[in-house]
Amino acid sequence: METTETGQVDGAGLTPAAMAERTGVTIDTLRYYEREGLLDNVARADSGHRRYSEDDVLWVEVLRCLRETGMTIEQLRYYCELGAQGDHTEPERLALLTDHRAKVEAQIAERHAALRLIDHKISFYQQHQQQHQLQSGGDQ
Amino acid sequence: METTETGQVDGAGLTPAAMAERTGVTIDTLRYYEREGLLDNVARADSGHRRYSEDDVLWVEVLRCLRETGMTIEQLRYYCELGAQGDHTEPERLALLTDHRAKVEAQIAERHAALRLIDHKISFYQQHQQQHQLQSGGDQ
DNA sequence: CCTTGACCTGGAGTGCGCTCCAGGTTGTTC
DNA sequence: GAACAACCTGGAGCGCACTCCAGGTCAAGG
Repeated sequence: METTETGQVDGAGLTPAAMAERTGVTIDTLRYYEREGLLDNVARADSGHRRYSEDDVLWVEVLRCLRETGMTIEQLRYYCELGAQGDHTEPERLALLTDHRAKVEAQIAERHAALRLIDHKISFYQQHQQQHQLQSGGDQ
Repeated sequence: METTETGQVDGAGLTPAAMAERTGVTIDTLRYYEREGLLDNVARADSGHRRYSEDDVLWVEVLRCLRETGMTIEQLRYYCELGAQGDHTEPERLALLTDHRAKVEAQIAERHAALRLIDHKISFYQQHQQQHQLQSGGDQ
């Protein structure tokens, strides 16, 4: 069997290593997500080794994005369960996302506030530094 | 001795409970920060009970802001140690803050990207919902 | 056939940032 | 002076999200 440099095997999917590289999520974490029900129906080669599809890549990118913005594993699992239950859960999934969206907006606001505070402190230090330079002869 | 509703005792400072309320940081966490060297020289009443000053309030607000934007306890401790070492560490503290500032900017960018992705999924669900309404007779 | 390396599983371990607890002291109130 | 709440200390415990490990399988290369 042939394995290309991109980790694609007979066009059947990405090897775990390739998947990790593509998504920036470690192999261990990918397995962990699968165990936790965040990543279902991952294909397998005859050997039993995982073969990730392009859809898996997209989905893991969604997971990463939601995780990085503070959604917990438990919430993600719930979201996945809803998806598995069929189309009739779409309103609830929409609500979940809308809710999370608000949280991300709040995080952005919080971080803007943090920037203001940090900038305040930074300019304080910068002023001090200038004064030092003046005192020690800034004319050289 | 008299303790006002605001937790101020003879103008000597805030009680732990009042401090917790003011800053939104629990009493346990305040003590934890103190143990970790993030909060030094907290005044004490004769009884041995802590009495937080207004400066403490301001400092804890800085701590909270930096923690919420992902600075670790260890980094904060280092920042505090620099402060304790005197004015000559100001350039390093400035560098630390500048560094953290960049991280916060990156977090904001990351979250804007997350918003785009979330909005994408949200509008997908909204379209589905509309289609459902049309099918089930949206004319009533 | 043997080695090598990527992968498999179930389960244990880790690091962080709190959070809680036991046992004791203080000080106000009735 | 008894009860009660708020506080003290040192240290243990917890929840989360990974991360690592032992012991085994599989497939390619020499």
